[in-house]
Amino acid sequence: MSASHSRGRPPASSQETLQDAAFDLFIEKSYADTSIADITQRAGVSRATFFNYFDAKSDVFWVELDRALGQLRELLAAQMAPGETLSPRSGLLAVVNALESCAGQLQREQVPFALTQYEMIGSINELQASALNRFSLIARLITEFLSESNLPVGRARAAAYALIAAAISAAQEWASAGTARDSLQVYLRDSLQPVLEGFAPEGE
Amino acid sequence: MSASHSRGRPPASSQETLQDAAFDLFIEKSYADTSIADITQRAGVSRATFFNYFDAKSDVFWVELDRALGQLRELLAAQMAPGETLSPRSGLLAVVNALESCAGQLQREQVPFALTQYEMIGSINELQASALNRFSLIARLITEFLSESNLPVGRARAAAYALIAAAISAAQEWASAGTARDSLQVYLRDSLQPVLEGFAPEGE
DNA sequence: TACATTAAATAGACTGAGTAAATAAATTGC
DNA sequence: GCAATTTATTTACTCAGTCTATTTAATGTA
Repeated sequence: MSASHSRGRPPASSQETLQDAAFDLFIEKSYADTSIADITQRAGVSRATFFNYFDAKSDVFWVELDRALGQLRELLAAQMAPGETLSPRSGLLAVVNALESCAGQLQREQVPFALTQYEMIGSINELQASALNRFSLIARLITEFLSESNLPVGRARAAAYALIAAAISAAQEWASAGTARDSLQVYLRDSLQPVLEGFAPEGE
Repeated sequence: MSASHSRGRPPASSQETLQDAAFDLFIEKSYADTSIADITQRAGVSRATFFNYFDAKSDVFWVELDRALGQLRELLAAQMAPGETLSPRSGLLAVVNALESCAGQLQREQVPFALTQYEMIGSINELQASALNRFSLIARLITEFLSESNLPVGRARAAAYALIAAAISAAQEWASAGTARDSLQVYLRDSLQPVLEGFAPEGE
């Protein structure tokens, strides 16, 4: 991930640099009043460079989530590699574990900007859309996995949405709990457990 | 709804006219290759007129859904008008009934373009975002209603997402069932019932 | 018939996101 | 020094969406 440019011109920027510049400006002005040109100017590169690091303006919000999503994908793929099929309950369990494990990545870092600023995200259409797009990706991923764990696809989809909804509300509670907060994993566990039991009760 | 222009210049277009022109073009070319200017030219009006009828290009997909959403809002508002509070189960029941009632509107008309073309919507980011935005509106509406029916807000949100997910998959099945299909309400009932029982079992 | 009012259409200019292609700059390996 | 490679820059472009000012087509009234 980091030893990839032994050869060409060294990068003059990075996702993190641009993200920092963007967040500063979003707070100084607002998301809507900050253009991509503003961001790259603050970061000391040209406008076009922005698109070397992000596909869209709204993507600066989702660096951490996208990383977690990639990890989730890997975790789930690893679980179903060998061709053996899981029972519905163990499939659900695997998803819950994978979600909690991804959340573990966040526990030591600071709370992502997206979480502390979720009012901003809730109110700006374009941002909300970019968030929802991600959740829909996650939903598709989980639905597919559960459906290969022998849940009917409709039930798999419902369970996926329910899990995501539970995870979102857990993350919101976590973020608003302030400095004295437990780790996100604790919130997640409390929040995912009922969904697990709802969709695949223990004695099944 | 129709006796509103006894006074000024009569409308030269309508949501339906523009929608028809747009859908024709989306099929001839594609969504991405069809500009708003193309649509209005086909409809015989100027580009600016488009924005008298829609806020965004993607909104042409959601005329029926937006109508249903408005109706759902009214139904739910009517249910909780009198200040009396509902039990969780009766709140869930009210939502299920409201959803089924809104679906009843669609049963005689043709299947909305959005449903027959859901592959197009799944694959184009902007469209998916506009769809998800609507579902998130619906989710907020239902969450609020359930939460006033004495469900804890986290549980209310999860239930709302689960209901919507169930409704979406029912609508997809309905659309793909072809000409010999039952009414959407039948699909919906089968699909919503388990969610209802999952989140508020009969003997509670 | 003239005139005020009103609703809608039109024209045109503008901002800013995102795309694309061609070129320049900075590095490594040979 | 030269080729290859990676990234940045420049420039031009399309199109969505906003805004404002103007015009058109109707109605009601005197």
